[in-house]
Amino acid sequence: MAVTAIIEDLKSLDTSTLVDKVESNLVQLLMDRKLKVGDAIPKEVELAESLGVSRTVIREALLRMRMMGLIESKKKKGAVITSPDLFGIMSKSMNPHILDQETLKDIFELRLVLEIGMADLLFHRITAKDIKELKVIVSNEPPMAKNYLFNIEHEIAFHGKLYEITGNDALKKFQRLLLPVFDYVHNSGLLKKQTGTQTFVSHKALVKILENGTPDEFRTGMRNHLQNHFARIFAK
Amino acid sequence: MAVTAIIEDLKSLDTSTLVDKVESNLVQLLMDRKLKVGDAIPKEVELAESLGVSRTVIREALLRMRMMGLIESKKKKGAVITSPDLFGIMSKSMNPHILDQETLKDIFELRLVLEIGMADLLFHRITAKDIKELKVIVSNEPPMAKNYLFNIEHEIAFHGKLYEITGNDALKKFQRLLLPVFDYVHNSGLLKKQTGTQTFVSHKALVKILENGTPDEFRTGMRNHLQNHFARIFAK
DNA sequence: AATTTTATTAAGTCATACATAATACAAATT
DNA sequence: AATTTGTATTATGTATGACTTAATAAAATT
Repeated sequence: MAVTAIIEDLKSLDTSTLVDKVESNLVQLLMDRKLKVGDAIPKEVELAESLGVSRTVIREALLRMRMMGLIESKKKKGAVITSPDLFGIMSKSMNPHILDQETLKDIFELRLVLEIGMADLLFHRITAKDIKELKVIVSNEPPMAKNYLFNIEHEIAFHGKLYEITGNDALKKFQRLLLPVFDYVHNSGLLKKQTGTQTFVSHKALVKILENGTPDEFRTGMRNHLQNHFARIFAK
Repeated sequence: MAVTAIIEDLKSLDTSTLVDKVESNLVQLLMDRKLKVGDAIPKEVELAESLGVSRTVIREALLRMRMMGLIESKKKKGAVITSPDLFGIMSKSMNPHILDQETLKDIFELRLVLEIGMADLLFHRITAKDIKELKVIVSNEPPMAKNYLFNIEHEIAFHGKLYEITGNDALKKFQRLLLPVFDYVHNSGLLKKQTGTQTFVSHKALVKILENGTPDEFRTGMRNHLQNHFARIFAK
């Protein structure tokens, strides 16, 4: 056996810490037992005994699971299974000041991708009431809304409403997460400054498409509406 | 003051635990000091002393930060700042067997949104080499690939390559996360069964669009390609 | 100079004790 | 009898000190 191979073997042996093992054991256990939301899990001391480790380790493993949203622990009551909130977890580290530039740019792009791609969901789920609300939103916008910076509130109101219409909760939460990062990137020096400030397809036009148009038209319209952002992304 | 108001006031007092405070203190500290990736943070005992809490609390706070990907701790060296991997965190709880049905469906939809919305990124970043690779991938596909189930590998190869072409790392990671869930939902009873198995726009056609077409054409094509999935979503 | 051994350091693990908060149940008040 | 109040219990939260382990640095050996 070659030396490198031996080294590889050793490396793959077990680099994981005790807590790692306990954690995956516990997760596995919950899944095996098909525990449902609300079900209680054994107490810390019981787990410590049955797994033969200290309560410290158990607590650390449980803490991780708590962070992942798998469990929720209350004094006296112990811990109960919960349904993890995927994006709630993410929100903890979704901090523009902490993320690196590449990720920040990626997230900027991600928003554009989502808003163009959500067309079909919008058309399938939009109601007359939604359209009415959208019209109210755009009617409150100042005319000639050329400068993004001065209209953040309107941007948020309009685009946020779109996410709401999709009826996709994960998407909504994702947006709320991405929003601050998007704004941060927009206002930071990470992207080239906008050259022109022409407006393209307006919010009003998008509403019109939603009312009378097709998903394809909406995608094209939204792509156009976001042109300034795309220009900044693709500027070299 | 009404009784209910008093109660509300009391509730908002401070339900956060000691670890919560220490955690936010630490995160704030890192941001204030503008620490960069690779910089070391004080040792556990030092932190415990300077904040006037036990090492237990410090460890728990640090553990959380480690889970969020903010720091990485090594024996002897202490902990160093790292750039958080947004989706790495999520992956822990991205388990189809644990997530609730609504979230699962939402994620199913999310994939469709992404793949339609990513058109512009694709067109801007695709290279001749990429197109060549895509052609290889589709040439390996069996003709008349009508049944999704028998062609998962090809689906993954093709669509995975698309994500790669976007050059958006966050998007790529997100996809890798969503993929198992998507498959799970597809094969589960969560959605109505497909009625027809007609194929619409094929992989081959999509490649052609990527080579000679426009983003708009690609979006329309991809929407059509995913028609079977959409049909299942919208089936009542 | 290069390698091996040793010492040191900081995180990982353990055990124990006490604090705190939520619950259940008994007791007291009306 | 019904509701409130007090009390005991219980499980998590916090604190402390000791020990283990692994990575690094320093010293010793070749």
